[in-house]
Amino acid sequence: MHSSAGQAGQSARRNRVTITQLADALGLTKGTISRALNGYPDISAATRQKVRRQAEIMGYRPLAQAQAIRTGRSRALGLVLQIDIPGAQRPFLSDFLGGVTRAASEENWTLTVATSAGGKEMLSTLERLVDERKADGFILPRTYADDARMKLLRAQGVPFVLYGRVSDPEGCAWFDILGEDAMEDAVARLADHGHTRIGFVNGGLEYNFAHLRETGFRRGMEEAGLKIDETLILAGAMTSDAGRAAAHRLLGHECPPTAIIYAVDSAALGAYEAARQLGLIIGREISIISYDGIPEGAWAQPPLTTFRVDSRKAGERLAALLIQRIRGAAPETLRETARATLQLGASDGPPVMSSPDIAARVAAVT
Amino acid sequence: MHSSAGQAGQSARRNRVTITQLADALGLTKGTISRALNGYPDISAATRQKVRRQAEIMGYRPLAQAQAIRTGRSRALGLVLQIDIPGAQRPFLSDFLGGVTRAASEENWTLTVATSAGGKEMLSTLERLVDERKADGFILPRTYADDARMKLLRAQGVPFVLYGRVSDPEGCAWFDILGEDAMEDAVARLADHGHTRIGFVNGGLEYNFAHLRETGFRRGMEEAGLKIDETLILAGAMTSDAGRAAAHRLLGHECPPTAIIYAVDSAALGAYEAARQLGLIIGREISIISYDGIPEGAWAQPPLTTFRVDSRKAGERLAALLIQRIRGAAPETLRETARATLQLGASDGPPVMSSPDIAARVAAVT
DNA sequence: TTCTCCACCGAAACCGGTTTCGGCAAGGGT
DNA sequence: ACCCTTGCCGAAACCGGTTTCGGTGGAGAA
Repeated sequence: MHSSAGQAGQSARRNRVTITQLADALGLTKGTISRALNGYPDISAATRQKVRRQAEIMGYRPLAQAQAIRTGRSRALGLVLQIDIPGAQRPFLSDFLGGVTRAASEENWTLTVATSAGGKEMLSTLERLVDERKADGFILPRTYADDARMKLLRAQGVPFVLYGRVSDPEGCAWFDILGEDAMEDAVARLADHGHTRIGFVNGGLEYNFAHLRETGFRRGMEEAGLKIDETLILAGAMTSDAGRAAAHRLLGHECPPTAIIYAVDSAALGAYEAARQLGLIIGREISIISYDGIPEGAWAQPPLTTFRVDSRKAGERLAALLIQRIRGAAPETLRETARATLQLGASDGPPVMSSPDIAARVAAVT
Repeated sequence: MHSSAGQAGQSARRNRVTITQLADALGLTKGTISRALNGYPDISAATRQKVRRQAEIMGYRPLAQAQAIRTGRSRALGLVLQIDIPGAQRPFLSDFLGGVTRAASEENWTLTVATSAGGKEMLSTLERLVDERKADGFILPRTYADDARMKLLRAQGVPFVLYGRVSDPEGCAWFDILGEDAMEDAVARLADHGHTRIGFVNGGLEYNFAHLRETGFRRGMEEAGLKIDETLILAGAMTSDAGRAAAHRLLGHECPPTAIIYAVDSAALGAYEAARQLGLIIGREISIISYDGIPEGAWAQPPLTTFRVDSRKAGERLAALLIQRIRGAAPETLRETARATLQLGASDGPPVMSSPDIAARVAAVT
């Protein structure tokens, strides 16, 4: 406690310039400095200028922790990651974190990260962070329909923003990618290719995004003037295995689709295995379009046509929104969406086989 | 500043119990409470007990930020991620973070994350975190041979631990996976299969781990009594593309290897493409063993035999080590290693083609 | 010229802790 | 019986800021 770590603290402390030093240099009191820098109205413009300039020169940066014990705010964003859910957010986490921290450090904020495996642990973690004021607000990814974290934060009056929309928008700020538009565009693209029987493999219905994407799919079918066959709509596929099973089920249909839209890339990759087993060439004999833009999709054979999500931008926007929220902006004014961008692969194209052709091929193999 | 966010602060403040409240409840002064809880010798055992019990009852937790302005330490670990380097750490980041935060929160510490794209930005980010005391110490992943971050932290006297070993161990604590042992085991396994000509595709030599893995490869070859052909040793393959190119070069050799060991999974996946192009069946006609354990390897065809790294455990150990380091333990006593575990796939097996056979096949295709 | 009001800044309390200093009472030695 | 430790705790300063409260000086009004 008094050994090398103590020395570390001292040497790091050496070059910090405190508000008192600034005040002495200007011949003012630290109270005046504080008010000048924080925009109080009882400081003259001239003094304010002088203080700002000198602060710049001396490189003064207020110690967030010291401010926090009085103001309750430490300029730190909180992010609670659920690490138990299947791979969904894994590949993007790095980009996402990059975006969050970039936007945060632009305003001299930092990011505090916590993780949790279960619902219970998640809540106690959150409570501890709130209680110890380790974060002034939180970014919540992957919100459920009825989210316990939201309830807790609401009850405590702690600001938060969601990555993803939610059914009950009361007092919520969010950023989200318009997955429904992507699904709609996917249908339109396939319809342009000449497909008329299109299957849809959705993600887990416990997530809100799945409902949105299904809505988009249905809207796209309607706009293309195509009939929706409910037996060609499956759900719950978040992994490669589940995606493969879904593909087998759709292709084993008595009147199989000539194209399948997946709501989740990792599930779509399962269709590659299924197609291989059935001897169908993806991109020609069966078309696949998906959503996420995971890197594995790009070097699958053939490359997966998918709607890419810009996770970095999502992180940046969420951080910016949360900072505004913490500063007092009304949540209703802090709702943003962005579109996913189509990343062309070679997994879709005009159908070279009809639905009966495919059925015959599948029957021949099995 | 005075609106809804202010209310949030107040309502969160409501239920916090401060050291003064604890002191009043016990009829002691807050100075005594502080000394009792922090193990000062001038507090009687009886009083210490009473204080501890009452603190437990009232749920008192000291506010790290308030402690920090006097002690300089805020019970926060720092992690600076480089997000510009090619995918290497992406898939594991989630697990790694999970490990770090779990170990940290066990001691009531938290994790502050920063990212940086370039070397310059990295250093200024680090400097800011140190200056603002946002972290008491740092975890540094992916250390280079001559690391600028290490120099900065050393100069400032800030504790840190490395994920990975380093050539100049002076004053360094670390955790690392024994990649060299894995490479050695890989050679032994292939030799047991009956392979005699084994190629090695290393990662970028700017990373220290690459040198270690090459050492392991050479040691394995020696122990198996196999001759090392320097022309079968390549380096610099961190990506799928580079791995594919390396495979083409090795298989285009006048006397090609019957097995290739990769130091990095993502590079090894490139060998799959190369083998496909050359018409070689992986696992029979050419054997591949690699290192990392990325999820994509598991559902490649055939599944990749690889040495899996437990990133979660790495995170846990690093956090624990860093906390000890910050508390004053000597860095020399804080050095741990662990072994990678073999994850069986189907990408390796006894050779069914001889080296000349492979050469002929390759010649036929090209 | 004198009174009043307001703009502007100093002084001091405060936030939640840590740490130093000093004093009081009990215990030990002679 | 007296003095000197020693153990133990209270009092107060301190850390780096924020915020409240007063007080002073100059401008404008009477």
